[in-house]
Amino acid sequence: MFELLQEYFAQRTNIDEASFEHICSYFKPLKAKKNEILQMKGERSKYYYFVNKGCIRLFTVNEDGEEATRYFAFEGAFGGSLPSLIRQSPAFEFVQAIEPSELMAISRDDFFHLVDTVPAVAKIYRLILEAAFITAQERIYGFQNLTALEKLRWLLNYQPRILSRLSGRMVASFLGVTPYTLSRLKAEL
Amino acid sequence: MFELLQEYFAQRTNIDEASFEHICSYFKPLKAKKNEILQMKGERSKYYYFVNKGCIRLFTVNEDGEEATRYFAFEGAFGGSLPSLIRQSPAFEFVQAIEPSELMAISRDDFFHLVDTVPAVAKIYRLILEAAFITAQERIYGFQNLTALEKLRWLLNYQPRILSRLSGRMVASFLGVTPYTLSRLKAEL
DNA sequence: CGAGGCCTTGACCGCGGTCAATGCCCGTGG
DNA sequence: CCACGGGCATTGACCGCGGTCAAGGCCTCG
Repeated sequence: MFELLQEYFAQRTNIDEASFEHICSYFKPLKAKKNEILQMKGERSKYYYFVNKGCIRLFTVNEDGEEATRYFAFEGAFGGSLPSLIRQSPAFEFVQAIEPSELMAISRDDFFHLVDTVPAVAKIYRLILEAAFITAQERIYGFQNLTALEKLRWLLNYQPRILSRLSGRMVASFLGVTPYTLSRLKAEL
Repeated sequence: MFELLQEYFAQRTNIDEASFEHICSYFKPLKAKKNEILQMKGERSKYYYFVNKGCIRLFTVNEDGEEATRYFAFEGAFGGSLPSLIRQSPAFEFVQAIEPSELMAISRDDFFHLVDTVPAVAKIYRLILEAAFITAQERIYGFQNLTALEKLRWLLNYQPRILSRLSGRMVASFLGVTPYTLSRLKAEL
């Protein structure tokens, strides 16, 4: 149950057994069906999720109904609407399971309580923020002034798993191109 | 000299006088000319900057010589290549003063030393990371699937100061459009 | 006063979006 | 077990947004 989470902490901190079990007591297991929405846009985000199995994505929908995906969390990663969790403001994005998934949920308040009281969690949170920021920053540079083909090549270099594992629709909404264009480009790779 | 920095800390923490003076002792004043490069792409970033006067920007240059700007820091804000500072890796971006500027520089090692030893700085660092991440995330969503005109309107809402204060070239490289297109769009606002 | 940078505007064109048609895969129910 | 239907990938035809290139005017600074 907690193996992946333990690995996650072990690789990033030197946490003792007791602290880790204390942390685990705050997480609740949760199964999500394919396409199940865990968090609506506009709602205040209540939970942060750790993925044991499957995949969740963060995306928004604009007024024309187009989806824009920002992030996929696979096994062994945290996922959730961090901006909403941080600011306790209405989320600007949806959280959705895009495969049948097994998740561990921790409430917003419990998470930040742990951040404030358990040094190992404070460190994890700092690492999460640093990595999230760096990823976002790479993506801004990676997409600015790039053609659709160049973005596809970028994805092939930086996050090939997204290409190989997920549907074209998902990839397209991540790259910011239409599925039509993506299909053509994959042909000429 | 340290008024703006003091304000910065006072608004975000309840720091005592002694700690603040301790912090100040690590910052060195620095004047930068217009267009002066403070940090080259490819170099390991050594300093984090606080802007007392003027403006600095973070940008990269792709193989075709096109500039893509990610961030502008005005008076009262920190600026620097955070990813390089965090990872101690070669920077993927330039840091440049785009106005005659007065800066306070703190070395990478001193900064993280303060983060690890002074709780108020640890808190500031966490706030900086949270804000940087949220800004980056808003920008990803703000730009994905938007036309050039919509991006310009977005800038007008979220960061009007960039539009009013900086040259068209700077705005264009921030929005990821050509100065030509920007000029046309401003006409039809 | 001259030079260089920047903004603007016009003409042209190519990338990628839109729409429609087709085929494939797979889950569901008769 | 097969028939049907819905979702997704692919492909073709069309076109509009925004990039490119060239020219002209203005402002700043040496």
